[in-house]
Amino acid sequence: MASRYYNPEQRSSAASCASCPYLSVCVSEGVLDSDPDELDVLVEHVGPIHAGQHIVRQGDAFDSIALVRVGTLKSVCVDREGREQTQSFHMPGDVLGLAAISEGVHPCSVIALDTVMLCRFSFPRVSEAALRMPALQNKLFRLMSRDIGRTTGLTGNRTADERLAAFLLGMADRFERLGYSRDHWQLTMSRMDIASYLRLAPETVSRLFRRFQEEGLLAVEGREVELVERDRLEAMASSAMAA
Amino acid sequence: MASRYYNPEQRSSAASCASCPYLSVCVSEGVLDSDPDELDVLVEHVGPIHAGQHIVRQGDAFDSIALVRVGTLKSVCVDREGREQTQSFHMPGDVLGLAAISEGVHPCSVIALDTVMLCRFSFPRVSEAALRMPALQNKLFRLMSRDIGRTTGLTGNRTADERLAAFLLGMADRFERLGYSRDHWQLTMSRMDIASYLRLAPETVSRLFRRFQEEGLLAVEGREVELVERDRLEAMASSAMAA
DNA sequence: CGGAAAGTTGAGTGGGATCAAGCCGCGTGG
DNA sequence: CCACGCGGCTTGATCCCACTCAACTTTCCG
Repeated sequence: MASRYYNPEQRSSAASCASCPYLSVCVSEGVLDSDPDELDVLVEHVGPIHAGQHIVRQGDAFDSIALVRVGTLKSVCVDREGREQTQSFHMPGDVLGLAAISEGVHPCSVIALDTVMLCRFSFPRVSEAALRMPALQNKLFRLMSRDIGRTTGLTGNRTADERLAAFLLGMADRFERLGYSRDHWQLTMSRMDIASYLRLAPETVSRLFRRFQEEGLLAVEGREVELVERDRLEAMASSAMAA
Repeated sequence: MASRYYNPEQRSSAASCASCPYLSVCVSEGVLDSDPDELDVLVEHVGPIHAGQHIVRQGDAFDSIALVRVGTLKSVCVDREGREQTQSFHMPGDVLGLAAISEGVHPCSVIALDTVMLCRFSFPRVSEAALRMPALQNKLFRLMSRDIGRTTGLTGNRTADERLAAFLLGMADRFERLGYSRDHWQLTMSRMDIASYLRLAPETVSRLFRRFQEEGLLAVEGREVELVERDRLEAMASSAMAA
């Protein structure tokens, strides 16, 4: 189809030679102004973790947060009846585990969707460091605040069309922000994951992809997606939200 | 019906003679150990605010968070098409505005449902104080973390029955935690608010209340609700969530 | 090559939305 | 005082979107 789009296979080979992990979060915020070495002792590099492996399991005791360096993940909760429910998808730059702080227990399992590299930070140490580094405290506040309201995929969208359109546009934004092609990329999650996230039946998601393609909105082939008529998708998705 | 249940009318008269507002948040956490006077300069008492009045409007610049002392409120977002969507309900002890930190702009309007008293805290000052008061920082982290995942009323519940049952049980828990009767209280929000929150049509909510009553689960009369068969409601609501 | 999981497609159904009408409580003004 | 209007709430009739069930194809991995 096109040239440089997000592709898990290609990308994961480049993962190993990446630069220092917490830079992307902290440098831009000026955190390192205060003491560059201070964060070094906090960070623990984790990975590579392969598709399907758990980072945390629902109910695990909370002790650390983690920054996604490369790869994508999903958060999954199971309710009492054992039904699985995808809560969110995570991409490089996202921070995992913030929802676990209040209870001290992880409310969701987090599972890698492709090959993943993380930086883990002991939370007690990070919060202690934040007392001395106002910019870090501020960063944490903003990260947590951002996650409020982001949790589910149907903030205001009601119909299946609206939800899928909003989901695709959210993915597009995230890829663009990461420096990849905005309108042409590869999904890392299965149709079932998407369905679970959007609270639709897998069959419905499948039908929607076909119909969007028939209507000229998308070009889809397996997990490869190209947004053809972005504006019409935006018109469908009423609310701003995303993945 | 019964004796001491949450009743907006009675309660609001007692509001004026209440004790110092931030104590409920801070004392129990040991924050005041460090310096009791420090928080005094931060807090600004607001209210009484009457039903229907706005605390903040969607799009307002963010500068402060607020602790609900008395009364109940709702957060409402409007999407591009102008459809209103109730995001959450707030009760005494809840903290408002945390979702606005990341963008610096309030994503929702907050509207009083009955007579409300607040304590407002300048956020720049609070976060600055948090640098010197570890317990306060911790409290803020936990408050924000708690709001992640709490945002919408259908975390895992799918059918209308499940959602309403979960909503009612959530309300029950909150009333109980505030020291009111757990199973007998007065709703402060309209049927339309509930419908919007649960993403159901108002007609559906109305029918559900009637059916729950017919089945002996509830006793409803206007906004007065009594949970008759709590266990059966719990069996209906699969996921833990609430209001 | 074979088995399993993921994905697609079709047919039928039902839950909740929509449309429409009427009721009730309340404030307003004549 | 009653008439009126309005908004919240209820109830009924109908419709349609998305779920379910079922069969089949494709892909993935051994």
